[in-house]
This record gives sequence, structure tokens and C-alpha cells, in this order.
Amino acid sequence: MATRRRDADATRARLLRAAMQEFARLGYAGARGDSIARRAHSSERMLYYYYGSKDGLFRAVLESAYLSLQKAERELRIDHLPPREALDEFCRFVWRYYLDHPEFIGLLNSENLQQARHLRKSAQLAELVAPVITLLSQLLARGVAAGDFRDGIDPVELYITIAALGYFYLSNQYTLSAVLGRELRDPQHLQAHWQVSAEVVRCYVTR
Amino acid sequence: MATRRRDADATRARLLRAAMQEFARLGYAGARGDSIARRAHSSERMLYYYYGSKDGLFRAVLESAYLSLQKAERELRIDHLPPREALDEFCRFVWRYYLDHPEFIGLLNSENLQQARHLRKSAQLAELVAPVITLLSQLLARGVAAGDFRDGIDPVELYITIAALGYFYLSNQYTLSAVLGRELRDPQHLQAHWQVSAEVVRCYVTR
Amino acid sequence: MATRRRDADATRARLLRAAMQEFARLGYAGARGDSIARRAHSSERMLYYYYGSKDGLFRAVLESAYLSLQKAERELRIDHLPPREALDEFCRFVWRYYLDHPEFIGLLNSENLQQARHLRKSAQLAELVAPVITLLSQLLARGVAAGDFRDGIDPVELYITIAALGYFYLSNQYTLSAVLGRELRDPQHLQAHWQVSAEVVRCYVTR
Amino acid sequence: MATRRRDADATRARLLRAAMQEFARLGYAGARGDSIARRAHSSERMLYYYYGSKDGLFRAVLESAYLSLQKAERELRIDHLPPREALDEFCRFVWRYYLDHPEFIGLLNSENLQQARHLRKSAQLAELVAPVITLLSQLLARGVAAGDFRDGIDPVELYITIAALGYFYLSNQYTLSAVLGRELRDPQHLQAHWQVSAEVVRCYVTR
DNA sequence: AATGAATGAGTGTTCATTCAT
DNA sequence: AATGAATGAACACTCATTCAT
Repeated sequence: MATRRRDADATRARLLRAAMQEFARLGYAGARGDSIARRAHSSERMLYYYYGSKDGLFRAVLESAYLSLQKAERELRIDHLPPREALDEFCRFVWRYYLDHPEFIGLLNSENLQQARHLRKSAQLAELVAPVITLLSQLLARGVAAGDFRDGIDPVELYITIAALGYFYLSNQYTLSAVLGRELRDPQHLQAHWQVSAEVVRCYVTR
Repeated sequence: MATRRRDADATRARLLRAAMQEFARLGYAGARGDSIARRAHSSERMLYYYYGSKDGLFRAVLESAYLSLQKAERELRIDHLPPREALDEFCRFVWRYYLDHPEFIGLLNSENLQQARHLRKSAQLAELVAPVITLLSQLLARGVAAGDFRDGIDPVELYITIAALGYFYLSNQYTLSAVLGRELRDPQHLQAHWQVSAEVVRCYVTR
Repeated sequence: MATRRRDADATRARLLRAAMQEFARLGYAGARGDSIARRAHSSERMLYYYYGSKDGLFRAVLESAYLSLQKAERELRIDHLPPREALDEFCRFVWRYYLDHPEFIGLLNSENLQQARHLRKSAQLAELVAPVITLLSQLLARGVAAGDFRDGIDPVELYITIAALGYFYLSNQYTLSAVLGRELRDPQHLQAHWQVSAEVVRCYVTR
Repeated sequence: MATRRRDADATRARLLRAAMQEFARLGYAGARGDSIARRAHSSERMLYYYYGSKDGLFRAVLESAYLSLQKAERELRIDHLPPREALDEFCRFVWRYYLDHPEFIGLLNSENLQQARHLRKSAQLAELVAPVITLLSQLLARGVAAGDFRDGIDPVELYITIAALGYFYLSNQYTLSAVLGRELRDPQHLQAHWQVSAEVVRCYVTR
């Protein structure tokens, strides 16, 4: 029983991981069931056995991706740092997360192409980012109190700004590289961009 | 004869426009030939007659989209304005362009999902954004000379920053709205974002 | 132990009943194992556990249906009635049986579409209707002896005639209603048909 | 063009004929697209090219079957015969039609299993049998006027009676043969049944 | 006695594309 | 210049059934 159980879970997990890679690389419409199954060393049949449909599989992948992000956000500790350093740390965290999770970006690209139709259906994913907004709120308040940050900054807009600077660079690196004639994925440019981003946010927030 | 020629051109144009809408909304993989043909009041056969393949059609659409952007960029006049105002005007231009051309964002999303495979094949699209980088370069130089802007800012990174703030907000509005619990497409939030973006850039560039 | 046994029997019975409904409504080919299992509040696995295969299940259903009919036929008492009344009563019995057992008609329709392949395999169903033919034989003899019925009527053909008039009306009511523009299932038409049928048989048999 | 056109029509026709055989033998649910295509020496793809869906194909088959029946009914000439002979001729016609068109019976069996869902959707098949009812109406009137037939017979019920006697015998011959222990398809029994049927109708109608 | 996990072979349908005029 | 006919390969998904405990 235990073995069976573990095998089942393992199969489920392999399918989910394979699906995440495939969806991230090819988008929802471009991904193929049999390719996912093969990649997971399972069968297309099992995919439907566990996830019911392509939509169901995509939703499961999306939920898993968001849950991972949320977990990482929860583990982020910045409240013990001085405001300026905390802000830097937060920016670094967001940037690194995108950098280390390229599938996340591919997934979101595809989901936004479809106007978030899966996300909106997922009960599990209601109020997910709230924690990170709260975190930024508190950070801003601390910074203002310390005289470091200027007043009146909207934490949601601040979050969008930070996310935009990292996400866009990575998500659009292919067309940008072609069109700007600069290989954005080269380490020195990655490094440079991260520094510029941090500086941009710093300039905006600090007085 | 001339009429026949005109009809042919009209059909080509209708197909291209229909394809742009379809590709932008559904991505390359999600778009369907017969749906494009129907939307263009033409036939799938004509599509292949004029554009050879789905890839060829997508490339044509992409080229057309970039050409439109380039045209708009060329028509942008900011060299007569004082540096600070010119920068604001540039930011406004980028933001408005994305806002007024949602298909452009859909197209780029899909193309980046595919790692720019069409763009890289298109001879026509080499050195496309160069003009806008030159423009920013000159603007930065003018601003530094006038004592308004700080020195050492990379025009490419500045362009990416400005583009990121507008593009990400619009491209990811669907997942962000779901996850932040804020309807990003509402006029007041669009307005607020544009102002924050301009302020972010201003803070970064001016000394 | 006894309880367990009873549960098992109950599950078997629920599966059989669900299968009968499903097969009758959708035919053999159209019926789905999982739908039957769900309808029986059991699992597809149990279905195979108890009945071995879809064919086995259909055969069981068919046997059950014929056994029910046979039982009803055995309980039919007409030998104490005068011949004419007995004939009427027999017609009434056949008509009512079809009317009260629509699944029986659906089942037979499907089985005949398949040229009775299940029925021919079922050992249990050999010489099943014999009793009813015997019954008619005796009735005819009595009627002839009494001077009520004409001589030389084949009991098998008489049975087919009586069955045809009821079965066809009900089994083909859907296409007939569409094509004749008369709702055959309406009570007044059902009633009228039963009277016509009885009259048709009476005219044929009596001298 | 003409050749192409003729080929297209030929392909359509081959598919339709193959489908009719397959649907009649296996029912709607049991019929397989690829089997139909193979039987028509065409491809499954062409089937969808011409008929859109399995439902569309079935509907086309059904329409074709009813149209054939209607054509045959229109060609039936009985108004020049004396009433009794005309009635006999009509019975003979119905019986022969069923006998010569076993696919018609298979098709109707399947369609009735599905409660005529295709028939009800078909605009083309509204008021189809009307002519035959009119024919019977006139015949009954003639017979009554001639003093041959009794009064008050409903032509619709008469039609159902005649149809039932032929249809049921052929449609249910498989289960009946198994259960009655008589091979109904044997020529002598077919012949006998036809005579009994005609006699049954005659007895009912004539005074 | 009972059942969750697994599966090979289809199932209806659609895909992008080419043939032949 | 333009188009109806045709197609092979794939598509998401389901079928009846068996394995292994």
C-alpha cells in the first residue's frame, strides 16, 4: 500500500514537473500531452487519470508555481534590517527569484496571453500575494519613520515597479537582445541590470 | 487589371490584420489558420497563397508591428524640449504606445515564449530600435550638459527601464489583477501607474 | 460475514439495475462503464469484479430482463376466462408489460441491432418464451372448440402480431411522432392505440 | 472542373453509402469513423470535410434514407385499383420496402434508441410521411363509399398497424428467432408472415 | 472481499499544408 | 490570379480492461 501510494505520488509529481517545463517553454497552446507524458516517463493516459484535462493540468502547474513563490516570500526575512538595506534585499530577492525560476516567467507569459483564465478559476489561488504587499507596507512605514523613505508611496505600485524591472528584462530578453543588439543574458549585462534596477528603486523610494 | 491588383492588396492587408489580432490574442500556437481566414473574409487557401506558411504569416505580422513602432518612434519630436520635459515626453510616448497597441504586447509575449525565433530569422528587422537608443543617448547628453541629469546612465538600460514599467503593467495585468486584488485596467489605476512610472524614471535620471 | 455477503449482493444488484438503465437508454455501444458505476454508487472496478466484462454485464442484464418477463408471463392467468375475454386479457397484458417496462424495449432494440449476439450465447435463455406460446396454443384451441375463433391460426404468428402492435408503437414512437406530427406518448393516443390493437387482433382471430 | 466536381460528388456519395451501412449495422454509437472511411475507400479526414461531424454524417444518412422512402411512396400507384386490392397492394409495398431496405430498419432502431435526436434537428425532414397518410385516407374513403371498408378507421393508426407488422418482424427477428426457436428469416416464414399480416389488416378494415 | 494504480488501443476531431486546375 | 478538393499527422481525450496488493 505504502509503496503503491508513493509510486502514485511520484508519478503525479513527475507529470507535474514535466508539464511545468513544457508549458513554460511552449505555452499552453503549444504544449503537447504526449510530449509531457514522455518527458515524465509515464503515459498520456496517466496524465488524464490524475489531472483530468489539459486545463486541469495547467491549473495544477500554475498553482504549484504560485505556491512555491509564496513559500519563498514567506521565508524572506527583512524586518530585522535597516529600511534601506531591507529594500535592497527585497529587490534582490525578487530579481533572484525570477532569475532562478525561468519556468515561472514562461508560465505567467502564457497565462497572461490567455487573460488569466486558469488563475481566475482557481479557488486555491485567491489572495496570494497579499503577504508580500503587507511586507512592503511595513517596510515603507519603517523607512518613513526612520526618515529614510519619502511618504505617500503606494506599496502595490512599488511592488509592480520592482517586479517589472526584473520580469520584463528576463521575459523579453529574446526580442530585446535581437532588437537592441545586446546579448541580455550575458552575465555582465545581467549583473548590470540588477544594479540599475536596485538603484532605480532606491532613488524613487529614498528622499 | 489595376483593380485586380488593388483587390489582391486589400485581401493581403485584411489577412495580415486578422492574423495580427488572432496571434496577439491567442499566441502563435493558439492561433488557427481558418479562424484568421474567416475573420479576414477570405479563405485559408489565400493565406498560404500570399504568406506561404503559418511561420511566414507570423513573421509578416511581427515585421509589420515593429515597422509601425519604428514609424511612431521616428515621428516622435523631443529635441526641441528642455531635457526634463523631453524625458517626460519620451516616457509618455512609450506608455501611450503600449496602451494604444495591445496587439503589440500580445505579439511580443508570444514571440518571447518562442525565444524570438521569428524575429531572429527576419532580415528586415535588423537594427530596428537603434534610432530610439540614439534619441535617448542625445537626450541624456543634453541633460548632463544642462546640469539636469546625472552622468553615467546607460541609454539601453534606461530604455529597458522605461519600457519595463509600461509593458509589464499591461502585459501582466491579468495575473496581477487576480493576485493583487486590484483591477489594474481601471482608468484611475492606469493613470496612477503612469504617474508613478514617470516619477520613478525622473528620480533615477535627474540629479 | 452475513452482512458482508448482503452488502456484496446489494452492490451487485445496484450495478445490474444501473446497467439496465444505461444500456436501455444508450444501447450497448453507447453505454459507459464508469457512468454505470457512478450511477450505482460503486466503482468501475467492482463492475469487472462481479461481471467480468461489458459483454458479461450486458448478458446479465438481458437475462434478468427476460427472466422478469417470463415471471410475469407465468403469473398471467387467462385459462379461467372465456376465449374472447382471455384473448383480450392477453393483449392487454403484453401492451401493459411494454408500457411499464421501457427498459425492456431499449434493451431489445440494442440487442437486435447486434443481431442477438448476447442472447445466442446465453445458455440460461434457451426456450424462454415457450410458455407463452403454449398458453396461446391452448387459448386458440379453446376458442376454436367454443366456435369463437377461426381455425388454422399459428400461435407463433399470433404472438408476433400482438407483440408487434405494442412494441413498434412504443419503440418507434420518437421517429413516428416526428414524422407523423402526432405526439404518440400522449395519454389519449396511447389509449386509442391500445383499443385499435385489441380490435385488430379480435377481428383477425374471431370468426 | 467537371472532373473535380464529379470526383467530389462521388467521394461524398461513397462516404454516405458506407456510413449508412455502418450506422445501420452497428448503430450510431457503435459505428466508427475510420471504418466508414475505409469502407468508402476514402479518408476519415474527408468525412469531416464533407459532413462536419459524426452527428452531421448520421443526419445526412437519415435524411437520405427518409428521402428514399418518400420517393418510393410517391411512386406508389394504388388509386386505380379497387379498394380491397389497393389495400393489399399498400401492405405489400410497406412489407417489401422493409424487406429490401434492411439498413432503413437498423437506422431507425438506432435513431429511436436516441429518441430521434437527429431527426428532430433536421429541418429537411419536417412533414415527411404526410403523403402516405393522405393516400391511406383517400383509400379508406373510397373503401367506405364502395361498401367494402368499415367506417371510422383512423388512417394514422392504420398506417402504424401495417408498419408495425412488417417492421417488428424484421427488426426483432434476431431475438425472436432465438426465443421462439424458429428461424424467422427463412423464406417460408417470411412468406407466411406477409400473408398473415395482409390478412390481419384485411380483417380489420373490411366489414 | 475489495480496490487504487495503471494501460494500450482507440475516438472523434482538427491541424497546417499541398494538389490540380 | 485564385480556389475547391484532398491529406497525413497530430490533437485532446476516452475506452474497456488488468495489475498488484
